[in-house]
Amino acid sequence: MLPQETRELLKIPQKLLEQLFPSSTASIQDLLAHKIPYQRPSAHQTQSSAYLHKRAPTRPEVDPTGLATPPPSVILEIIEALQLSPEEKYTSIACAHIPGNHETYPLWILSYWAELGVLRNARKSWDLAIKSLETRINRNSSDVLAGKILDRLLVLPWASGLRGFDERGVEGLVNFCTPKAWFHTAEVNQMLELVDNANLSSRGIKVLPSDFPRNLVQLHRDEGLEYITASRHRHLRQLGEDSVNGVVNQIATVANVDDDHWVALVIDFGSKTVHYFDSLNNPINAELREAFDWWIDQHHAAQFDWLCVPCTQQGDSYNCGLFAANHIACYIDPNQHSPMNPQACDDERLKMLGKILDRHESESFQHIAKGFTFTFRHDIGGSDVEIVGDSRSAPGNVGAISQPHSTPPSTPPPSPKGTSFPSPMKGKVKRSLGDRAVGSPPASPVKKKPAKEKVVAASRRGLQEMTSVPQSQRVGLFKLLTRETEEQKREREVRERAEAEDRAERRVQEDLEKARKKILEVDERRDGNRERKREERKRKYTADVAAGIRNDDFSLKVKTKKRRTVPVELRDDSTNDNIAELSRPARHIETRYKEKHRTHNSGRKQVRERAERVYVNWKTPFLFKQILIAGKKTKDAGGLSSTAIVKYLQARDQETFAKLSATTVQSWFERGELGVKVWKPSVLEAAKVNGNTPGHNKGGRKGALHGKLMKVSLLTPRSWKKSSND
DNA sequence: CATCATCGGTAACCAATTGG
DNA sequence: CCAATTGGTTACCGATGATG
Repeated sequence: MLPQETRELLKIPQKLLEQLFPSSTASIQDLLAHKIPYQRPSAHQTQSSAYLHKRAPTRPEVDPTGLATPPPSVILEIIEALQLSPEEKYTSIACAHIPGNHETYPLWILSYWAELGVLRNARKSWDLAIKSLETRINRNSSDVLAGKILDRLLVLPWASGLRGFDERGVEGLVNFCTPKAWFHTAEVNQMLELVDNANLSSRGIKVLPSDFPRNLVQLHRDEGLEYITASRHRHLRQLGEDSVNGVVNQIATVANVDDDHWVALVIDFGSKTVHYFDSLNNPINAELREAFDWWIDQHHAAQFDWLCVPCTQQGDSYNCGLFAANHIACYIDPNQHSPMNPQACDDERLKMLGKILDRHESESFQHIAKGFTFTFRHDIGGSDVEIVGDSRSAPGNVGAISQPHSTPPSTPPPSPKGTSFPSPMKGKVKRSLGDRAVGSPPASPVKKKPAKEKVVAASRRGLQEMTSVPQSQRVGLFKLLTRETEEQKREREVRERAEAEDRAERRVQEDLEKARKKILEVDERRDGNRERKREERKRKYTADVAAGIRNDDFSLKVKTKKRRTVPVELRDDSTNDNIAELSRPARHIETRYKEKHRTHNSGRKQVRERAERVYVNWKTPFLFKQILIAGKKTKDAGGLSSTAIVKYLQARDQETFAKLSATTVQSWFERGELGVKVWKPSVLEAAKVNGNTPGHNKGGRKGALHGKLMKVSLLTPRSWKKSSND
């Protein structure tokens, strides 16, 4: 932590703030016109010691916009040096990057330089975008499309959120008007949001952001072990169940392949097909296919077919995101959308941008991108990172570099906010000095919350983006991070491989030893338990004989009349959390099918409601997968254990597995090699083939009382039988 | 682990309903 | 009355779960 006086010195004077930084309500045109200092590509002196001084500044009054800045890497280095030695009490800064400049300046110049990273990036990317539009117009003065877009863009506030989109700021529009810019996650999701509308959800179509396939691939890489238990996958599990129950018929999404290509996918649950659209016509990506098949397999018994759909092909290497979004749009809403013209991609990008602006300007969208927070607050004096705004989302990322979002699919829409978006800059300027300038941020409830995701402050991010240069081009301390020679590398690899083999060998031996021990231990325990139980039983029976419950040969005396009464139970049908009912979707599916294909309005009228099921169909894929995993997690030297499986499952999900009995699980086992208990192949087969539609062609419920809403069970069957024998 | 009672899905048949 | 359609009931036997 820097001493208080140094932090005071790092604060940019209040009166200069408004002059040095554009207001966030300033238009993009104003941003481009805003004066910022020249940045020297290299520095005369790169050691931080040449910059930091302990004497008073020789030029306390200075206009920093006229003073060239050092390269970002040098700025970062100075900041680090300052933070590493707080006891030094530096008071001024020199411009050692400018040859012949021997003046020293106030320390706050460093803060200003740090902030400039963000501003420079924003200006650079907008400058490119606007210039390319102007070039189009200059080349063809009748280019109405580009002209209109340019007019609309220039007046937009440069640092505000977009209405009608989640987590997007105006800066995200840059890529649409910069030809040849590759579309990132955020832009692709934004295009998908444009396609989505209320009409689609009523047709059972879900348009999901690219996070959906990304999550699936990640989950599949992790072997899906956490899928059924972790609450963070709740949405995904619900989606899977919805697809089984017919609430969701189609899922459309766009997936990233190999980090450099976008493809579109539509899962059609009706025809059990996955439609795959690739604008480069590559074969279906194997990892993506495995991940999707895996997820579908979690919920559906049948295997889905994959179909490469012939679609418009791109003639370039950077428009795949645009094509993928267009394929989705044309597939699910062909009346609203038409295929793109691959010969006029630049126009198509602008048209897309126009649609986004339409939505932003439309009255019907009230809320502003929720995660959008823009701040200039830097972090030289305080901690390394700070949390900005909503801890769940990253702040707006100025410039052409965007980070992937991590919104879970089917997140509920953000609550509407007022249309007046507070200017972050204005807010900063108006608030107290301590808030604005260097030093630890003021105590706020936001800071105290445990942050899921920490976000590097804007200034540092801006600098880091610019310092990600190849090693050969690095300057200053970065040069010291030299690479090992080829020879050293080979030696290291040989050494590491030998060590790894050693470790593997040792591990195999240890595992074997452990397994032997475990078997002995289990055997011993089992024998002990058996003996203990026998003695316990003997004690109990002896006591029973003394109490007159048993005969001398330990056999049970005939029980006196002992009726157990069970209260009459009225079934409450208002909620549908009956796991037994949920585990048998076949009836639901049949009803929906009949509703859809009804040709006559005839037939016997239904008089009573169908009774809800009582027994759970454990072989429905969703439940049976969990049981299999529980088996994997709990098995020991003796193989599977029914009680351990039930305990494991109930500990994790009491509600769902409350009715699972160890006896039932037991009946799914058979003795394999060496008497180890394993799953019966027939059970695995049945779960796989008939998971959602169990049954056989031989049965039916009996009895006139069956299905009555009021369940009458005053006596247990056994006690009834006994009492009737008496 | 064995036993027992009860539930569940479909075929097959009958009943009920509508429309021609 | 017939055709088309759908609900209701029961046989059959495997699945489920309680009990001892």
